[in-house]
Amino acid sequence: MKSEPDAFSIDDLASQPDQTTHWEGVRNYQARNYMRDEMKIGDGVLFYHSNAKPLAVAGTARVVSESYPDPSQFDPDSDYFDEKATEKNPRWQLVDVKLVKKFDKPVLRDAIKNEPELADMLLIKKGSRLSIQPVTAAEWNKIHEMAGVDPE
DNA sequence: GCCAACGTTGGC
DNA sequence: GCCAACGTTGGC
Repeated sequence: MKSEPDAFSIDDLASQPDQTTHWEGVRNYQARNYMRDEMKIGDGVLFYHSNAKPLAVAGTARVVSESYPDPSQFDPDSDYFDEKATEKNPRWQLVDVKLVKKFDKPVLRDAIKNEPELADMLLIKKGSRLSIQPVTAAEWNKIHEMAGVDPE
């Protein structure tokens, strides 16, 4: 899951109550579908800092809820308000995410690009802007190895 | 700041 | 249903 640290960083996640947040504001159907259809409680999450210095996987988190409607779509004062969404017919779903570990040494995008085993990782594919992307078990393990952290 | 890639909108 | 125009993302 990508986040711009100016908007919401891994440190922000760490400072949330119970180190848990609602992953609000996703307004892309494909990304929504991953949360709605693919993410299950207990799934691991790589927390990636986009539009940042450095660009890096900053740590890991875990999915701790089923998907449910993103409340911000109903809030006229929210940047994420969607006038076409109704309580009966919500458009946008989210999951709750809880911090697992902030990496002592973030895994830099540059390092990922230089790692042959991660050549197929969606994150570094050209034009891959999706804010929520699937990660394979091999990629998950490799990122942990590069971070010097045992995968859970 | 630039711009390529991608997604969405809306007229037809 | 097509597609041009526009807006956004996000690395560089």
